[in-house]
Amino acid sequence: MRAFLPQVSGTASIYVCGATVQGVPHIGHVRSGLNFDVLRRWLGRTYADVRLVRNVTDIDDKILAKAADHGRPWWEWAYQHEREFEDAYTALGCLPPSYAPRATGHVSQMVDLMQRLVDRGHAYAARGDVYFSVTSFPEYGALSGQKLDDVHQGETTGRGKRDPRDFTLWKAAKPGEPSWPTPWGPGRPGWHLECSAMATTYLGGTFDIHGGGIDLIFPHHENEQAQSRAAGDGFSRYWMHNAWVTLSGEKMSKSLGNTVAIPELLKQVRAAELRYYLVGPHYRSTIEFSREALDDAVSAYRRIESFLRRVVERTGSIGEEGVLSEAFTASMDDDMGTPGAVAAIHKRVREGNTALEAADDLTARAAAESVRAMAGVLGVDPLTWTDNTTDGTGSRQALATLVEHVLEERVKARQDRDFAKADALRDHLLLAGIAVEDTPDGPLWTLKDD
RNA sequence: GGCGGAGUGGCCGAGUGGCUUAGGCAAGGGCCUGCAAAGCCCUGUACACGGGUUCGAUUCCCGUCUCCGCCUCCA
Repeated sequence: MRAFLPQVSGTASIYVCGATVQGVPHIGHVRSGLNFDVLRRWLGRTYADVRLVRNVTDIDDKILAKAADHGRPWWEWAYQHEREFEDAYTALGCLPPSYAPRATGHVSQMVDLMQRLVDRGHAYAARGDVYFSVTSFPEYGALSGQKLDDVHQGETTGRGKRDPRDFTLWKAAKPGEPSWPTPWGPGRPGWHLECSAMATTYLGGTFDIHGGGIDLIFPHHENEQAQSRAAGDGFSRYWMHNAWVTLSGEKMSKSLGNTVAIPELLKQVRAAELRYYLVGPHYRSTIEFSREALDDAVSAYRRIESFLRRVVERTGSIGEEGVLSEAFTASMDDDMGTPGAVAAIHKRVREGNTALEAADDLTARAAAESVRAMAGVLGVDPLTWTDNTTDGTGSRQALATLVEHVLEERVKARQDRDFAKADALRDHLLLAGIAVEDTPDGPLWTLKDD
């Protein structure tokens, strides 16, 4: 860990390994997207120009295999899942990346990169495949701490590999598979090559931060770095790797079949609540997914939400440009310490609630503005997410009219001290999933599960 | 075999050589409320185990145990 000093002052450039679009997005995928979305938001408060590139790997063995299994064209399969990933990221409040390049759109840049490597003696073609020669690059292994001699050698004996540890830049065309022409024959990109080509295309030969899941350190990131540096680029100056979401102690992954898909989960909790759950723990800590922990996060999020709603109800709408507390800033600047940042938000919530209790509206409003600003950095400002009571059109509006009518009746009943009737009305609303709270400023209602 | 991470109070989850046992959830007591909810105040139980360094260690060092990840596709 070391201080972040961007290459070009006032800017920050980030490349994140995105998804291989072969299936439905699960919590783990989305965690990575959220981590780097928070990073981008946070850096955006300091640097005027923050560029985030998150790629799409839209060609690989699994995509071809799965598409074939389903009798669908590979490009259609990839595109469908790309959309699903996009939808998941968007639903969870990820700002759109500056660029979301697809591997298949950058073959010419990959060919250029390979050509440079071949010219410099770091890569060679063999029967249509192109390999990177790891022994030609002394730095190889530096990023992951692997020693070349201790690395398990893959079973890919490689038809033309000079050294079994050499990795594939380009795969020769096989019958029935898509291919692109190159000076070494037709074929398709290897995984590592894509990322190097796309990162440097959009961010330049040297850029600031490269991110991805911790599993990518070796071999993926090691290989990316080796390719790019061997070709003469500076490549990434900092690396950030996020940890897992696990289920029953095991890494969540498609191959283990223990995934929790985002579309399913969003039927159970609101997107903002899921985001709060995933963004609260430190990005380098494993999250052991559990319903109980998620429910706790929902409660915690609602504490923030209800504070803000109370302030709005009492004093009118509040801005989102409040002051960030020192504790918040210090935590975020320390390796993106979101846990401390969340604690700082809750501290302000408590202060704000206390002020509200004392009818100190000015202090309460200032606290609320701070809370909005800080929560906004994490992308969990409840007031930027669709409000679940007041706004809306159509059925929502109709519901509001009905509920408010009942509440008026209940207010009358309470004034007449007819509490039996008042309670009956409240119970009736609760039955319909509408919770009512009495406050000094009148009743508030919420849809329990939205 | 090589590389890396983790074991904290009922639960989730931070962190630090002592002065602040983060924060949330849950529990108990109180205030408030017609009641409830929300909110506020107070309370308790921690740092896997065994050594060592130190005036003092949960935090540093050594060892042990357990769990997880990477080295093959993977966020």
